[in-house]
Amino acid sequence: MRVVIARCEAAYSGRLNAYLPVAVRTILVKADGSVLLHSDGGSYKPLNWMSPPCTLRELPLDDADTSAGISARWVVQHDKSDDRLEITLHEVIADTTHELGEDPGLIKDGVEAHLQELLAQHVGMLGEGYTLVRREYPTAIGPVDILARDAHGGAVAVQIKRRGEIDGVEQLTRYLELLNRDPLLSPVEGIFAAQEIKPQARTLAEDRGIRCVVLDYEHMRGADTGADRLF
Amino acid sequence: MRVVIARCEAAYSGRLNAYLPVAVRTILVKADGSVLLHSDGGSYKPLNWMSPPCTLRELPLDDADTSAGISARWVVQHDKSDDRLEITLHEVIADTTHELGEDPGLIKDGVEAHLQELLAQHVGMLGEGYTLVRREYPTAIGPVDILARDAHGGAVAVQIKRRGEIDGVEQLTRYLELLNRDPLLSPVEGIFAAQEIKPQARTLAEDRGIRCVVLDYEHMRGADTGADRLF
DNA sequence: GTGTTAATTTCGGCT
DNA sequence: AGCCGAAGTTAACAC
Repeated sequence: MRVVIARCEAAYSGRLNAYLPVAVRTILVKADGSVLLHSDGGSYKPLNWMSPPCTLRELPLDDADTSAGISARWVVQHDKSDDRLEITLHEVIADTTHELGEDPGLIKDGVEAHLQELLAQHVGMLGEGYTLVRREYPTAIGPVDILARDAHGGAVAVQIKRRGEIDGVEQLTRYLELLNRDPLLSPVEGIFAAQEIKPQARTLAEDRGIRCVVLDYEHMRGADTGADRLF
Repeated sequence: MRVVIARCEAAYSGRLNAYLPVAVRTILVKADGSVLLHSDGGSYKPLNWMSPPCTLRELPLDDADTSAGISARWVVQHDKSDDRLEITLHEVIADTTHELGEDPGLIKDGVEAHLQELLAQHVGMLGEGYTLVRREYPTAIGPVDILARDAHGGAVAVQIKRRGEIDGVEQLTRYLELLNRDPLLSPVEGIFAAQEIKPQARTLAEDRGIRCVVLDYEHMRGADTGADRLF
């Protein structure tokens, strides 16, 4: 990882055109050639960047450049597209390189996959006598998170979200439309289950006869066997 | 901006729990207190981070820490939630700080707003005799990108996307359903316009009687007056 | 490889 | 301040 602090400007062209006026910024050049330009604020997103696979090339400076006080010109070209990032370094304040090595990567707990796993284990939370048919039940347009049967044997399709928004309701609606064409399943009840359900999503769901269930992750986790916890 | 190269581990708890085993990483501490842990690969997204507003606190080390060779413990606590990032520094390889100052920020060109502006100017590209009613035509569930009239005075609702995918078709479908309830407008033709339309989106759109139009940004830009170019 | 969905999404615009 | 939609989204996973 090369870390450069420099007064610089940058121009990106590719999926759009974007320009970054002169200012002092932190530039990270990763081992894979990718480049990140960070300001001293904002969030984790860089002001501008080039994703791998890409190649950094340093351009030769002409007389006009040197008399303008430009210390370097970089062109970072994406290897598989026309995306290109041009960085003009006006003043290099620091320039250091360190060997970082491979990273073991992040271990996560509490994402949608876990919600699905836990709800599949405790499908009774959706209603008395509910039983699991299967997770990731396949349809022509993709898998439904959970297919279950209610106490009377009626089919139930469950869409799980961490945060329930309108597109999740649309997604479930498409699945229900398809599943209801299957005479072996129809009629299929729809359940929209999430840790948090936005009012607009709830309104749309209930308007379409879809039941909304708010999931309590900590409670569900407490109810499980504790055998398959990550850490 | 403080840049630390260190062998470290980290644990995040908040919207989920995540753990990062010991490795050498680049740590950026921004002026607003936010923290980014970057590995020497991947993309612009850090392995782990804390977004502003947040506060970095350095914990005192006990005897066990020092004998384990730990050189520092950081706790980055979000100011408005329970989100917390704990970083254990095992070995600090470099630690430098530079003043960056305010950043003028990025200037963009070629996003959806520009497509909408250009298409509104050249609504005839959609069909012979088409005229603009207005951009951002309001409905109960949000504004339609463009409302126009065809040569015979029939209403036309246009949804614009940079990349046309299935959710854009869903969005337009919702608008059409609403607009068609208005006797002054009904029947309303739907047009899905994008620089690129994914096959699945095209299939869904055409199945619903929505016409697909592929936009050529450079061509549209060439056809405009050239007066309102950004750079 | 293509397509679909999730994300500690972030970011901007508007109400 | 909250809600909604876009993003150079990126990343993981299934087919």
